[in-house]
Amino acid sequence: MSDRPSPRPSPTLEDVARAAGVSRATVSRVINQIRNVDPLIQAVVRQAIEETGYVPNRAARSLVTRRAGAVALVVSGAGEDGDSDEQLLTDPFFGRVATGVVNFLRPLGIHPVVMLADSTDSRDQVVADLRRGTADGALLVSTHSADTLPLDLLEAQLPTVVFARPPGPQRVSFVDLAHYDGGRIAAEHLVSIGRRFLTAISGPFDVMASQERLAGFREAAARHGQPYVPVHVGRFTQESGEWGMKALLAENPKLDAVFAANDLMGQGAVHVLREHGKRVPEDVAVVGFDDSSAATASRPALTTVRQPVEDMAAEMARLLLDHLERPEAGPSSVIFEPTLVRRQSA
Amino acid sequence: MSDRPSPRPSPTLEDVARAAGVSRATVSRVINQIRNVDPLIQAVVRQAIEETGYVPNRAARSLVTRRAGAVALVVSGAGEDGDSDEQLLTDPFFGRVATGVVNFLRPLGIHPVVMLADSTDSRDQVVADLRRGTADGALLVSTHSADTLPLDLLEAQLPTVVFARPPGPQRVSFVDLAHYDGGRIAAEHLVSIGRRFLTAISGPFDVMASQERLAGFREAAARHGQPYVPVHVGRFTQESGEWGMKALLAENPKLDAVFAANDLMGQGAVHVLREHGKRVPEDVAVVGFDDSSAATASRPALTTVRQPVEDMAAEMARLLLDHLERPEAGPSSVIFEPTLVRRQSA
DNA sequence: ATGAAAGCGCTAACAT
DNA sequence: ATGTTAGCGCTTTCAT
Repeated sequence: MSDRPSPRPSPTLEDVARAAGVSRATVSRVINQIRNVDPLIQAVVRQAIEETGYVPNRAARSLVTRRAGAVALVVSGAGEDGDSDEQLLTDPFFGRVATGVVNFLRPLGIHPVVMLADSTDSRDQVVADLRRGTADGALLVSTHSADTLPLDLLEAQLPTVVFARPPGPQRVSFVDLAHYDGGRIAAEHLVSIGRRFLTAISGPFDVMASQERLAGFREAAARHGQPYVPVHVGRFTQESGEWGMKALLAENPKLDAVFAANDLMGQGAVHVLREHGKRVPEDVAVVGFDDSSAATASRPALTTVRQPVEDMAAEMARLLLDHLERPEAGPSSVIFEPTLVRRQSA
Repeated sequence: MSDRPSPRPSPTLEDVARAAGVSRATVSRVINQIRNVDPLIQAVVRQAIEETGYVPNRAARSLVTRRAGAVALVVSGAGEDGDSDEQLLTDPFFGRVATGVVNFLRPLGIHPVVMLADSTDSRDQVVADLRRGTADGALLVSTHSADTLPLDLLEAQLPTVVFARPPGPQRVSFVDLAHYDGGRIAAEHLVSIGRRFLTAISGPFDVMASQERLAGFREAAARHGQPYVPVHVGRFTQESGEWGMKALLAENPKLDAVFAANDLMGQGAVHVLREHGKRVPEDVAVVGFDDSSAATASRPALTTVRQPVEDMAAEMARLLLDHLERPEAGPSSVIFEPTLVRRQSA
């Protein structure tokens, strides 16, 4: 007897067509901005859309266009060992990537679907999900060089752009930073402010970026008269930065400069230096890497090698969209240049 | 003459059915685990699925089931003023929410679609997107009390669960923290370690949580003999924490304790205190809020009121899924209790 | 327990 | 420039 409050079915193209006195096809045309639409009829149709409160049904459209109109943002963790990956999404790095991706994609009306791929299972899961049309392509954040996901996606014929150059000669699009240059810049800056005993806290060696940053740093140090650079390897965490700094200090009491392969470790290094009564930057200069929030949060604020992560992420999205439009085009890549951001620590 | 390398169409139910010698309906049944399936036929079908490499088409399924099989994770920013919201996704808070949501949803095979809603436009955009079936419901992170999105989604009949209690008497599901208790706990701890001159750096008052944390803090302070608590209002940033601390120090040189409404501001406060030659915690004890990465990154590490964000986020997802299964059930809510995490700063 | 068949709402030929 | 129509791949009555 009463109106049922149950969610009434939302209007379809058919409803709009009827209201406007035209055919479904015409309505579809005005919605999809296709040529050959009489301005008058167009107005009528828009009016009808307004009145009926019509919204296109995404599934129906996807079914026929074979496009999801979505992209996946896949964060790939180290992998096999049952690490709970609580860290991945909390890393300020991910936040910056997400920011860059979202800001680029939003004006286009497409949102990223976030997927985590840490274990073998979840990797398969991700591939299967993409194959069923959850997204048209993947933005893959994968730094670990042993990661098989880039290859998996390639095999599954899924358009993919990777953040960080994949190892090996894979035909995959990617964006990356000139890490080698970044290391060089850090060393040159330290030398330029008069430092003579350079040391470094590297990132793990299974991350290509770590190796390159260190290589660039060493090369520049050598060129400026310091052939041997004491190094400790950390794990990109603040705590490992502390360990590295302690070890470095114990073995090289006279060091006057340290290059940390990321800001988190740089922050840890600063803490240890201060605990040991060293003034930063007077006694020991510290240069970080990334220009993440950790750099400004630290006291003294970290001088660091900036990685334009947001821009890189946006470019990654752009490359993927390009690839979706012209699948025949081969993979492409863009390398960004790091810049030095001077603050207080060096 | 040669095989075309173009992406061959992926197999459909029809293909599997033919390979198995059964009807589409049967295949559909085994895939969807529906009763009445002869074990023998079941085996044959699974075999066929394996052989053909079949993966269900998500759009086709959604079209008929009227379910997207996805949920939106909507991050709502302050709003009108053209703030570029670079901050939202970079906030460690968002990372923790995402972690909680993703970890809960992943075993269920559903991924969150991330949407940013900062301006009026983007809010409408979000509502429109959800209406077209991009997601079945929304997990909304909205702390700003003037945010209209909770209401917008409610009006659009979209199942929603909000992180942080929405203002007013809205019939919306939500998860939240007992912020008042959190403030109380902070004050009681400071009193228990012998502090007599409590001060506070509050969060902005248009965030309900800020008001409650402060109210709880004040109430407990009053009960322990300190009826008046000097307060400065920050903006939840490290920098604003520094300003707040400077002001507090200038006006109350003898203060021996400060409660910061989040860890970022607490970290800023610590920096300022040390610059002013105050030892933390000996001269001034500092208690933060959240238990975010800022708390452990700070030196001394921050004693803080922990908010179990990951658990809260998971619960948010659970509530949403419940609601999707039983739409007739009314809104529900869960309030979490804060706990004190003792570190070095107090 | 299985099959046949009717759509879900939309786009894209093709026809006019 | 607009209308007609044939599906896209799947679930789901309804028969059997």
